[in-house]
Amino acid sequence: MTDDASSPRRGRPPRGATRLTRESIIEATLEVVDADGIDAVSMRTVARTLGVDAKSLYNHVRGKDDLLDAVAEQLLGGLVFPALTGDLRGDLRAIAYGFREGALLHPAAAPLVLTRQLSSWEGLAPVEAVVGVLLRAGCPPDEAVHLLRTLAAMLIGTLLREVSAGPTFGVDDGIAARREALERSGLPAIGEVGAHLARFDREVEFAFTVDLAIDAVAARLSASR
Amino acid sequence: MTDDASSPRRGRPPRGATRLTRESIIEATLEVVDADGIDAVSMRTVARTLGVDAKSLYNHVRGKDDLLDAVAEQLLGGLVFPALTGDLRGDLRAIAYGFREGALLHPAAAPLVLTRQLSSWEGLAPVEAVVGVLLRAGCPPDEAVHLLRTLAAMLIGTLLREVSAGPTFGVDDGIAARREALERSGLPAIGEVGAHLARFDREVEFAFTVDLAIDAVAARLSASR
DNA sequence: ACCTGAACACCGTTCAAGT
DNA sequence: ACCTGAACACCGTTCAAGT
Repeated sequence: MTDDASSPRRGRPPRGATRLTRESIIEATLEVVDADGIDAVSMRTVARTLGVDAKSLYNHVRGKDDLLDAVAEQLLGGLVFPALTGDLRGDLRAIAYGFREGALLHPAAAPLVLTRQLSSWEGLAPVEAVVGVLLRAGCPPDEAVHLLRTLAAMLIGTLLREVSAGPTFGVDDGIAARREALERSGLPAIGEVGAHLARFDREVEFAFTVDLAIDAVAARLSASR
Repeated sequence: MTDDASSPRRGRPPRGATRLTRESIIEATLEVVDADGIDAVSMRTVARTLGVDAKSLYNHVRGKDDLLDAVAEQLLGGLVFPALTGDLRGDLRAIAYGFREGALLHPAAAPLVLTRQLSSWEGLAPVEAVVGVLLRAGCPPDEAVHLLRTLAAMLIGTLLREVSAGPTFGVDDGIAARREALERSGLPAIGEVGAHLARFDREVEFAFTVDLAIDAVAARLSASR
């Protein structure tokens, strides 16, 4: 009941793929993440989807940590930012939405992009885009860096919640129940807003946060001018 | 060369502590996190610091995930928010700094508080505080919830970076080297701000982000009134 | 009620072979 | 140059005992 003698399990990968490669390993890791989440990633599961022994991966990757960094870098590198128009608000909005779109391409993998600190070149592209827009709008360099960091924190915080928000997305029944629980909490302010706290629309929340952030940046720039 | 016969390793915990308890387990977990980081937490390491077998923990905790949730909840429960004065800006600032202070009490454990979504009662206290301030300032309920979520995202994003920022804190040599690398990156905007991008002062960055956020909230409230 | 021995199905990683 | 067998020191968790 074990492998048939004609099974192609020895010596060569059974997947039609050409050869074991850093790229193919990253791709396989992304497959595992998409299918079963980040926690399901192990050297063994990744190797299994490639039809290879786990130890073979070490010929192309320094270890599991390096592999996860590589996945994050690849996703970051895939981000596309639209051409800038010179309009501060429009350009910042385009960058934010471009970042979100890229991060949500593989929602389960998003925490990798959002929380790993990569010392690589890839991470600089979004930074360059944002700082470029701010400088062109007349922002002094030190304030541009502060604004960049605040914008990044907002974007990361918002997207992290978006990809890991578990409940609040169930059936309408869940919303009603959640609302009731909140209103029964005994906390007065929460009771007053329970109806709104029980719902969560990803697009609406993202739009609100981006609008607020851009308003804040614009206000700062016109103040410092 | 194994345990001496008089070793108190059998039957009773060698630590002076009274008894194995959910609280003592949480405390021991926090010890492990503080000493060696979140990744060092395992049922075995936690049990070891208590002088107990790992399997004993299952009498008080549903599993590792439940244990980490419990740690996050305990830290959340320990947050102290100053009495509210009725001044929107002052009160929001006090809540933000109270949250930060609590989160940084155990910096290595902060990601637990910031990223785990707890369905527990503990998480509602900060929510109640923020929403209460907003409502008292005349904010309509739906906008109060949106503002709450945006503020939370900013706070979480900022604190997450603060606790996981690895480099940029080394010797001054590191700053100079980093600055040169950034200016050599070939990206024009980054080149212009490299000197500022190479430095990172936690207090200054936090203050900047909180100020910006509060300005933005105040602007929204006066607009919607 | 609480603790442990034995056991299971996993991990990441190294190193000396093999081709 | 690249892959694997054997091996090591780990994991989380269950369950049937023991007190």
